[in-house]
This record gives sequence, C-alpha cells and structure tokens, in this order.
Amino acid sequence: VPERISEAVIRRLPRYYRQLGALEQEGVSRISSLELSERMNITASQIRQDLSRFGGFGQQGYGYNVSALRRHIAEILGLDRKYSVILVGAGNIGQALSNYAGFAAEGYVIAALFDADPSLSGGKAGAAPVLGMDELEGFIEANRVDIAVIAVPAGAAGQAAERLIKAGVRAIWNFAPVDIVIDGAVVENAQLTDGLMSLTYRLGELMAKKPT
Amino acid sequence: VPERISEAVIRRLPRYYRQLGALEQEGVSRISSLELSERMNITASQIRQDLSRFGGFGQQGYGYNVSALRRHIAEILGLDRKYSVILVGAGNIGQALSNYAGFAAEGYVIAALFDADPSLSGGKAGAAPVLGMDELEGFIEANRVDIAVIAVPAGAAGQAAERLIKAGVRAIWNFAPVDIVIDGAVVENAQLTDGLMSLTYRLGELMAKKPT
DNA sequence: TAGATTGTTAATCGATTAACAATC
DNA sequence: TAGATTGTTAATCGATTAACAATC
Repeated sequence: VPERISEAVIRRLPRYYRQLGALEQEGVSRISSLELSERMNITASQIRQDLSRFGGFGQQGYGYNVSALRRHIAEILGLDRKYSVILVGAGNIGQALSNYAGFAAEGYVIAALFDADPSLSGGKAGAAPVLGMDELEGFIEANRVDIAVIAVPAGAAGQAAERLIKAGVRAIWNFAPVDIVIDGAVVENAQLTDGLMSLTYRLGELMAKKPT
Repeated sequence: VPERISEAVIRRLPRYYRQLGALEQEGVSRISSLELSERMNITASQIRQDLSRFGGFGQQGYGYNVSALRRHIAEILGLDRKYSVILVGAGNIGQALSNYAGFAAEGYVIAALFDADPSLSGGKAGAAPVLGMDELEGFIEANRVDIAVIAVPAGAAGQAAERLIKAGVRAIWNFAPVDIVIDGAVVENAQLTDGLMSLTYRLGELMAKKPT
C-alpha cells in the first residue's frame, strides 16, 4: 500500500539526513531511535513511525546502521543524482545562494543566473554566467533545468513564475515575499521575513512569560 | 481563556500580514474570509478560526477591514516596534541578509556583524560595522540586542549559539545546517538546504506521477 | 428588512504518542 | 538464550473543516 507521505514527514527527512551525516562524521556507526530522538527533539516513536513508512531500515535489538540509513534517506530525497538549477534575480540573495557551497555539495549545480538589470548581464556569479531576462526561455529550451529559484523583488515574482512554468520548469524555490500558487509544478516558499516574524512573535510570548 | 496559540497558526500570521499589505496596495479596503481564502490557498473556515483566536476583527455581513486587520496582525506579531539584530558570520549569507531591504522595512535594524576572519573586521556591511568575534560579548553588554542571526559554517554554529545565550540573547535565527536545541530562548531554524531537499522530494513525486 | 458574513461549536480528519508482539 | 529495540497497531491528541446561529 503506497500511502501518500505527509508534508510533516517530508519536512523531517532532511533533518534526519543532516543528523546522520553529523553522526557519520563523529564516527558513530549505529544508533537507536531513542538515542537519535535525544539529539533531535523528536520522539523515538515518531522516528520509528517515520522511517518505517519507507521500509524496514532498522533491526530489532540493534537499531539503525548510520551510513546505510543515511544513504537510504538520500535516495528517498532524490539526492542520488545532480540537479541543474537556475536563479532568476542576481541581487543580494541570488548572489549569496550562487556562492553557497552547501548546495553544490548535495548535487545542486547552478547553471545560470538571470537579471533584468542589463549592467549585470554578461558577468559571472561564482562559476555561473549572469544572463539577461530575455535569454531565459531560450536557455531553458537549450539546457536541462530541474529547479528555478525566484530571487527577484515582490513585484516581479508572479511574472517570473509564469514565464518559468510556461517554459517547462517543474520546481520553483521562491524567495520573493509573495505566495506563488500554481499547479502542475511544485513550489517551495522560503520567505525569509516570515520566519523572522514568527520568531518575533515567539520572542514576545517568551518575554511576556518571563520578563527581564 | 488565553489559550496557547499553536505553531501552525503562528506560521500563517506572516502570510496574512503580507497578503493584507498587498491588498492595501491594490486599494482594496474590505475583504471577506472567502475572498481571502481564494487568494491564499487556505480555507475560509480556517481564516475565520485563526483570526477569531485573537479577537473579533471582522463584522458579520461585511467582512474584514483590510487596513485595520493588517494593523492588528502587525501588533500581534510584534511589528509595532523596532528590533536590534546582530549577525554572527559575515560571509555570503550574512552579507546578503544585511543588505536585504525587506528587514529594515519591518523594523529590524542590523546593529553589527561579527566574523572570525580578522581581515573582515573593521569593515562595513551595508550601514553596519563588521567586528571581530572577540568583541561579541562586549557589544551585547553595551548595546541592546533583540535577535541574533547565526550565519556561520556548521562547525561553528553550536559554540556561537552558546555564547549568544550566555551573553543574554533570547532569540536566535539559525541559518547553519545544524539543529540548535536550547531552552530559555526561542530559535527559528532557517536551513535553506532543508527546504531545497523537500522541494526535490516533491519534484520526484511529481515526475513519478506525470513523467515527461 | 433581507442578505451577507462572521464567530463559534461540533464533527472530522490526520498526525503524534503509547504500547507491545515480533525478532534480531 | 536473554536483552534490546524495531515495526506496527491502537489510543490519544490536536488541527482542520463543516455547519449554523448570531448579528451587522
């Protein structure tokens, strides 16, 4: 019964993957759901429940093999292959993302950036070329593009998304402070200010409880 | 009965706030939960449920006043005042965040950046000074700091968090790919790669369903 | 007033936790 | 074998949705 994996589980998978990588680095080769739960603020029960959805990766009386489990999760997440990524918007965030080594390490290869500002086009950001927005569709047609990042101002984000979808892109990682609602593609919203605001809310709660 | 607001609701508040800002800009002065639901991919029922937790902001037969509701939510989120923010780590992400105009617009003022690399300290990032890591505790003592952003490599993040908490910081926004688990402070994890990986997972699902 | 739409209560659905038999 | 720990089923908890009386 290939039951649909819930969003909540999907969001925990990268955390497992990261934690297992750290354990591997520490030279830990086996771990129980209980030990893992202590490191992650997740109950042992939930860890077992989560992992068992994808198969019996553990062994009774023993626990889980760290490296093997990490490889399994990598495969589940689709990290066993490379992804070609383009960035629409070569401003602050676009530049920072293109220089972030963490992505390349997991197989995300930045193929190009696009920007409306003609003074940027022709340049480079990291190893990738910066092209003009008019070259977007042509580039997508000529090159495989798996994921597009939207890193343009709010006002330009909707149109950028439409162009990307129309050109055939099926995955969008959106940093613009706008909700992008489309179907036929997957969208991950990464609104930085949203996170900052919920942090602020919780800070307010904390101060109300224990003021100082 | 001042019931505890769930995490799920808190995460929707910034979205309401943003959407109401957009509506205000479009010149829309009133909106019903049904209309709002269509713009946001949230059910009308949930919107009413969420908003009513904080008070009766709407009016039967009319809906919600856009500007008034936006102001209410701003107040709930604590956006009616300024926050002093420091960034630990002045690399890619630190620099990009310090140049991002969206934060200043909501009252988040970057007071300083700190970096372990001595060649950076003494410089500026946007309007804020870049200081050495040895100046961290002294700065926090001498200046009010509401929120600290961790934008250092994974290996340095844990120690940075400890120093910040010890120095009295009560809110941490963590960009390092490490789970920071502490109590007595609120932590918002903003692991960029995690978002990218769940996007990749969902892309895999999409392709499996509708291959092309 | 009649129509519209909220705020709220109750019903449903889904996710988390607890418990334990299976088994390495 | 005895002990440990999984995988899974059942119980609980919480969040979402539906429905409708209250009311502008």
